[in-house]
Amino acid sequence: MITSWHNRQSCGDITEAHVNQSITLAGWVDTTRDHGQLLFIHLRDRSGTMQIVCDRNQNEGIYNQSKALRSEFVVLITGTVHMRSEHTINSDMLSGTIEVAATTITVLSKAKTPPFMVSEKSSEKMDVTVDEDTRLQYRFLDLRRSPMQHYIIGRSRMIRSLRNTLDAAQFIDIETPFLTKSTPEGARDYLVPSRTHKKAFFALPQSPQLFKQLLMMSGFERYYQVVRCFRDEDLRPNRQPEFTQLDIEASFINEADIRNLTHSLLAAAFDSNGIAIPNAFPCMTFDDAMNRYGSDAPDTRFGLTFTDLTAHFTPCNYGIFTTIIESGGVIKGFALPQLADHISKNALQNDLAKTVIQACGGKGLTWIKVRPDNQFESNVAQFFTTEQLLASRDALNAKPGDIMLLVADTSLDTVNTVLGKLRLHLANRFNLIPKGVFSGCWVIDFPLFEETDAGLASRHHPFTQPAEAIHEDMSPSQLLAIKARAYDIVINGQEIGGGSIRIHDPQQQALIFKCLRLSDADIDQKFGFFINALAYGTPPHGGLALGLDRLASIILDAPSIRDVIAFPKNRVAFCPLTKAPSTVDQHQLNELHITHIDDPLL
RNA sequence: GGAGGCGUAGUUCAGUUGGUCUAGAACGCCGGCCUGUCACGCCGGAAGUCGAGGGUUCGAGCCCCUUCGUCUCCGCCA
Repeated sequence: MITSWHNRQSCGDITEAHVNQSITLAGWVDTTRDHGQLLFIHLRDRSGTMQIVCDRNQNEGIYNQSKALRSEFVVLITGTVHMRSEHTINSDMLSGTIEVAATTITVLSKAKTPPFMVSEKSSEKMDVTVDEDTRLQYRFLDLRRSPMQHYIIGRSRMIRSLRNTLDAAQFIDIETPFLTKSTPEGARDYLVPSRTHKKAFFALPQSPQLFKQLLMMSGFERYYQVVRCFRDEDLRPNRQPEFTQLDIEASFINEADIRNLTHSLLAAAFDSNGIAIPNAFPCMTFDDAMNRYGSDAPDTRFGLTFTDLTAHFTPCNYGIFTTIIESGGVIKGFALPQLADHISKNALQNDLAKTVIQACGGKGLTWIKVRPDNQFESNVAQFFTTEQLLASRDALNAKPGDIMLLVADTSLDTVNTVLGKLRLHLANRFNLIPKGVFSGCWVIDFPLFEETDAGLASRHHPFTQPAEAIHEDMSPSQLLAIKARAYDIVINGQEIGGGSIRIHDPQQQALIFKCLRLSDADIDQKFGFFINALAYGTPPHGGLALGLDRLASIILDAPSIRDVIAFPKNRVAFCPLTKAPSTVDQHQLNELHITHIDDPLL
């Protein structure tokens, strides 16, 4: 048996320049087409596909051998490269002008019939998508498909470009522990029981936050790591329980330095897959993002930004507005351009104003169609004066054919978030989001704290430096008004990274913990090692982490972040391939001093 | 944790008011024929615990209950 593949060439490298040469190819049988006396094979490897011809008149033995080939067999083929005759050229194939007349075929591996077709002709041309759980169960076959190879290889290229950029800027790649200490803030930890320390647990890191700050204290000045992070929370289409971050920290820097570095990284990442991005992304304050887009991750690929109309309706004859204004509420809205003739009164009244707005978290929606000649059409137009309608129209910059959509509520936050969800809903529904566009922005001036059921909490994390002075005796509402030296980078409405300038002064750090109502005992138990380290000479420092799964899915235009992860978990954080997580042997539990509680009520 | 959708052949799906359903189609698979295909074509064939369990009924793929799996949205995600 001939198994000499050391001189093999790749399908994608064979061109018309190889005509009349004898070559050796190795790969998977993509398809075969048997014409009786003539059989075609599409041979696929990582680089592409090549048509192999087995002609009974030329080589009867090869033809007979080829009849036994089946999809996904692994074969070694030698043959001679030929030009195809003019009428047999396949313009859909990169190698469509040439083909290889086989002289030997060696089957290196047979294959069972796959549960779904690996060949490209399956999914793309037949418009059939296989259930994702089946794809994940047979991920090794799914990854053989050319779109998936494109995603995984593109991700590799992207990460290499990021590493090259950081290496060139003297950043040092340092690994940090996966088995580490559970920190109570933030997401739920994945826990790992310790065998050697009874009743004690490691936690998998939600991010290497404290370690990268410790590395700054150690004097490495510039650190990076492509690192897996773990959060035990419910999944979303763009969320995985384990995900990859480009984690960065540097000393003696400020926000502008971080933004410049990040931008050069993003430029390199997009460029690695052939996309040019603008020279810089604009900054938007958190307040602006909420007031104009209703989200802290504004999708800036399209307009529909909000304007406050409260003043225009003070006073008015519309009871709902009057009540809301009198209790200190606001009325805001935006103009939906040129859809007045495409959305019926019925759709506005029953679908948008009832169903959709409720799904967005709102109580109601006021719609006013703008007609030519200063005419307005609405179920509530009669409550407003012409002056009010004209002023609203001008404030929203609405044109004839537009629909003005207004939301009123006693809470500004509610109005903003409801409008924000409505904005995204309408943009998706009416295809208002341009394709192939990458629009990014920095969101800055975040609040340092936020209010939760359990009281005040850090919005970013408790190591974030306040942008202004904090005093111990400040009230919660005063503290909520304090801004943080934190920043997020948002692309196409997805938060793909964020970071902050950190606290390097132990006193300030202690003050933050105090504001968060952490007891000294709590602080010592949870962060004692870190507080201790802060006191030994900490340089001013800050950093950022980029979500590489999201970034790759944006750059590669993948339908889901799961498509740019080789072996992702499904929606319920289960791996259909390995069947993880799974139960373990009793003796393993015994070693770990773990007992199951069967009764869920216990 | 809450709400909703889906579960029928290897895959993607159809299956009407509960009664020719002895459950179909397409692709795939198996066999046969075919010398220029590339979604090859033609002929034939195999392939199903209708997710599971229970109930209603003379009769259940279809209705009801339970349960499992999965997807979507919300909560959650410093």
